[in-house]
Amino acid sequence: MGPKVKFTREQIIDAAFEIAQTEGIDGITMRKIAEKMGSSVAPIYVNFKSVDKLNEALIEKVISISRQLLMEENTGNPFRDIGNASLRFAMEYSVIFRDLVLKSGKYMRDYDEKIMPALIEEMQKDPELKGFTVDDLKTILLKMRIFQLGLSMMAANSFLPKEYSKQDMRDILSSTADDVIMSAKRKGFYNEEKSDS
Amino acid sequence: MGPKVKFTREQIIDAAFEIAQTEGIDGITMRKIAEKMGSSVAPIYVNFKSVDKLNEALIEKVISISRQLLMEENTGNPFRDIGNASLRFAMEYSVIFRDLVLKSGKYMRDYDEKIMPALIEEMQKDPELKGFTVDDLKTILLKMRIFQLGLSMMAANSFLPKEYSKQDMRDILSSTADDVIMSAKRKGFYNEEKSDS
DNA sequence: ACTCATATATAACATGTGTTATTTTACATT
DNA sequence: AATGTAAAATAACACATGTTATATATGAGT
Repeated sequence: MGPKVKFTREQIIDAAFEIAQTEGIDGITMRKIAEKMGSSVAPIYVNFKSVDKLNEALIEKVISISRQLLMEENTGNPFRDIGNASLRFAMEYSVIFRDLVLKSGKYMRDYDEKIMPALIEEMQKDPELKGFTVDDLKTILLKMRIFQLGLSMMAANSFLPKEYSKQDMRDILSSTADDVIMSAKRKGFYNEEKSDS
Repeated sequence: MGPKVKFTREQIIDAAFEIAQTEGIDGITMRKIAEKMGSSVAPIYVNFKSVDKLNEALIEKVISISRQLLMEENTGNPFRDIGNASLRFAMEYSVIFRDLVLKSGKYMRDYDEKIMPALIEEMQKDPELKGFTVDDLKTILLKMRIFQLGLSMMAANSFLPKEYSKQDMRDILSSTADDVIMSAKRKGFYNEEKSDS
């Protein structure tokens, strides 16, 4: 064998992640990664065939972080947890979040489509959402995913009012969830009344 | 004087706009613009001191287009019109919209802060929004701006369900506006009842 | 101690970019 | 028609980047 490995695949991804966090995904270059590690570019090319492959690996890491945040957010109310976890991710890794929405659109789309059915199932177990049809739940979920993305983008781009705190964001997310669910319930009640008469 | 001007400032901006529409704002280069016009880079530097100045001019054009779309959307309900105009812009110029939200965050922030008071004033005239306090209106407007941004980002990145049409987008925007306003009214009524008792 | 596989370093190449210096061209003024 | 001004073309420079070819260093197995 040869000499000891001084720069592992993980270290490289971590260095790339740090750069992406401050300068955006486009800010990543082979030389910057090398500089951050105190190496040359050679170890990077041993671990990754090209900068594109490296970016793929980076996105996998980001996805895994977001999944971990979701695990940590378990308050017993799965529907709300997803929104809060996504929001937390957007706030803590704002630069990467922005780029992720843009660059890896295809990846996120697939990811979304995969977890949608599981989400609907979780929602069906939720006492707060008792009595809704699956179509109702789909509409509610879509509305909340839209709102959550908008809120995250605003947070990531500092579009929100200056004095807006993290708690304010959680509050407005929760409040809008209330609005959507409450309105859906009222519409449901109206429909029941109509079908009863 | 010298020879006739063959490439005007406007033509340059238009060429840059076309490139931005297909390749994003980062896809703009001096040479690409020149190629698209069938010229060299020289005329560009006559009109713009640097690529940054050119980008500023491009953003001005984008803003003016978005303003024009807002003019066209006049249905007599100003609160709804803004959302629909923004949505239409996001759909028709999706690539540029995405980049605009990211790149010119500061510009948009200023723009937003400028029109906010005018928007609140318009909302106060809206019969649908009778009886709300200014704080209520601010919350409603913020919620709708968040939802509108989320919906626009989803549209621009094709995150929405495949079969989703433009009309579906307008509908869900309108429906969520209903939700938010209806909930705010109910909260208001509860408060009035409480203060009456 | 020697050898050799291999991790790392160094340096170069190719390409794309903004920018500028220089040259060429067109046309209004004289 | 001659001339000078300004527009446009050309070409070069400086720099950053991905990638690769070559050189060096290190440590395990003999």
